[in-house]
Amino acid sequence: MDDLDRTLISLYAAEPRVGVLEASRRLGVARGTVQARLDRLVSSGVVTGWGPDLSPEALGFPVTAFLTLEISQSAGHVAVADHLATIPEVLEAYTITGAGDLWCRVVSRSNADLQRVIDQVVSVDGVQRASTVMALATQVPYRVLPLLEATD
Amino acid sequence: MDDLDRTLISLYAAEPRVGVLEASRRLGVARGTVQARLDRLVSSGVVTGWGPDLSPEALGFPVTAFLTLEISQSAGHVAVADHLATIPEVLEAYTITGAGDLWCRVVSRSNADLQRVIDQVVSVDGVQRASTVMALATQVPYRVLPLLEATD
DNA sequence: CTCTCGACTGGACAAGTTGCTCAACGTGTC
DNA sequence: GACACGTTGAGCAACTTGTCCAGTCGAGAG
Repeated sequence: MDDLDRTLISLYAAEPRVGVLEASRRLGVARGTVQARLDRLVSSGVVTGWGPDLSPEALGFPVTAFLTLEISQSAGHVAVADHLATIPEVLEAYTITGAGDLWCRVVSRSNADLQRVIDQVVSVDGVQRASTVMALATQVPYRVLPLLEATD
Repeated sequence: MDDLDRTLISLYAAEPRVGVLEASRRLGVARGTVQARLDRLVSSGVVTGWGPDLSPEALGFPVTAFLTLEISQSAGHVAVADHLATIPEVLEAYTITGAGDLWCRVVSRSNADLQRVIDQVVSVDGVQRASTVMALATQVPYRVLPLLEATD
């Protein structure tokens, strides 16, 4: 990761659909260099994809909630997570330290619909209890770019 | 959102760098149709961007933690969030219901480095207390695609 | 029933871009 | 000095993009 890599990523973050040739013009380097850097960023795992970013809100799921689950000792975390993965409204899940055992982000169509989603999560084998916290407003939307500046 | 939109998004999610012409061939529709659908998906807000997805891990920030903050009544949530936004390691933040007032996701270079990040967060004016939960392992990586199937 | 509208098709065109290859040039390492 | 490595700038055929247009089709309005 040098300055060129950082500038390149920033450029693509700002204008994702620029081509390699256009990027090389903007950065003042040869086209082959941009191509090589891009390839390297992808194969080194820094850039994991170029997929379209979807808005759950625009898809009709405006409610976000965070669930902290307690898992019964007999059930494996992985087995529970595999079941959670089959629920579309579960957007991500992590095992965690502290009071709970598993943390997950869910979305729903409405406050009322959230009940249905929570019921689905709680009905997963091994889930003993769920404590729910609702997200009210987004203060800092998900971002990674500032980390670039902190990279050396 | 009809079947064509869903298929189109799935295609781009699977192979983000396919061109419009190639996409139209795969879906068996005219090029103009793909172009029009894509434009509509973007302007309707379903697709919010095409940016490169960066891995905090690969950038040197392998540790993820979730902080629940209590904010003093005199401080506005928004003012606190504005300060949080200046800390690169704060990847997202929401106001929430329940015991805490603000929830945020942070990353750090190591367990030891997490202390530095937490100190930075707690030193923000108005933050009274932070309770920290560390993410141990990713069970379900962030995803939105399954929601597509649940869309009608 | 007929008209109109919007969405889709398939074709065309010039201009631009991609993937690929090549020889040549610095720079830092052994 | 010799070597590897990343970079440069150039060239080429094949392909894609943006932008037109005329024609088709189905749904809803009158």
